[in-house]
Amino acid sequence: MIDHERESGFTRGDLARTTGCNIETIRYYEKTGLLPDPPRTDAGYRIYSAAHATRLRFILRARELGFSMEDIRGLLGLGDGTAPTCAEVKERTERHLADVRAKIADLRRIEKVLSVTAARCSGEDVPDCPVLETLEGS
Amino acid sequence: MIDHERESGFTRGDLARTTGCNIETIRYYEKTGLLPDPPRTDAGYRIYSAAHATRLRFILRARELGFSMEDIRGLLGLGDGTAPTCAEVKERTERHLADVRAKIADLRRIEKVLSVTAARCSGEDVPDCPVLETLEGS
DNA sequence: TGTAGGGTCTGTAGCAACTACAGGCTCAAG
DNA sequence: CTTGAGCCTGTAGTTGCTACAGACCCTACA
Repeated sequence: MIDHERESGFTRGDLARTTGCNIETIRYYEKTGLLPDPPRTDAGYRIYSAAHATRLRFILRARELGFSMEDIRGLLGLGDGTAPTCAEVKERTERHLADVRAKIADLRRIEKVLSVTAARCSGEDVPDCPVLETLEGS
Repeated sequence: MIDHERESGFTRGDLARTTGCNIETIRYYEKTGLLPDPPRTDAGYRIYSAAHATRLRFILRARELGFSMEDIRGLLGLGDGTAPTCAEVKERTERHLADVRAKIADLRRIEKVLSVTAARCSGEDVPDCPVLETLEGS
């Protein structure tokens, strides 16, 4: 609360710059509970510490790997307040990995259809378009 | 408008059942312009024809292939009201294909990190969890 | 001391692409 | 004539942000 405190921490803008996170996203993570409410200056400015930066980087990295916010909540032990066991973390990771693999399989199927179809297309202004035909037929 | 008309078409529920589309989604596609506003009975019930079913199947198929609604609008010629040229369709398809390939590449990168990390994890309740370490380090 | 400019604060609305109600009609069968 | 299913509308929720508006604050420079 004392003004002095601010000097030992950084502002939301600082945190955004050092982590590469959008400044509004930080507020969003706070609102949804991923980031703890930071202390404030007398004027109401947020004061972040190195611990907040570490936590935010963890979240951003997990998001990069495609974990949902719900997953991250679990990884951070925010569900029941206790740190998750290694088994729980592994469980969650493997479930997510299975999701990722399923998505890859989906996309590969899609890629095949699209590439075959696009290749059949001359690109000329002929009446029969193989792409549209593919979409019309099941 | 006359009641007789209804017998030659089908209801929204019918259309949903025959296409496998969620009934609310049909209304959504109508609102966003992908499906044309159908005629109505005196009581206000929508009356769909085979043409609507064809159009809806086209949309659903395109969505299955990951085209955005914006793309589909283009494929259907809903932007300027004229049917798109084959070249335009090909253009759009290839752009989408590039997106799909980029997504696959992303997911493969993610898959690698996750599988390596999960494999390093014993699943036992030891203090150091490789998953969490991966997320903490950059 | 005044002011200009940046930064930060809040709440709220928007994006995609749906999905799920609530509350009220309508329709067909028994 | 009633019952239950189906349809109608508008609106709110979902995920993970992002982008305002309008107000406040803080620093630097004249």
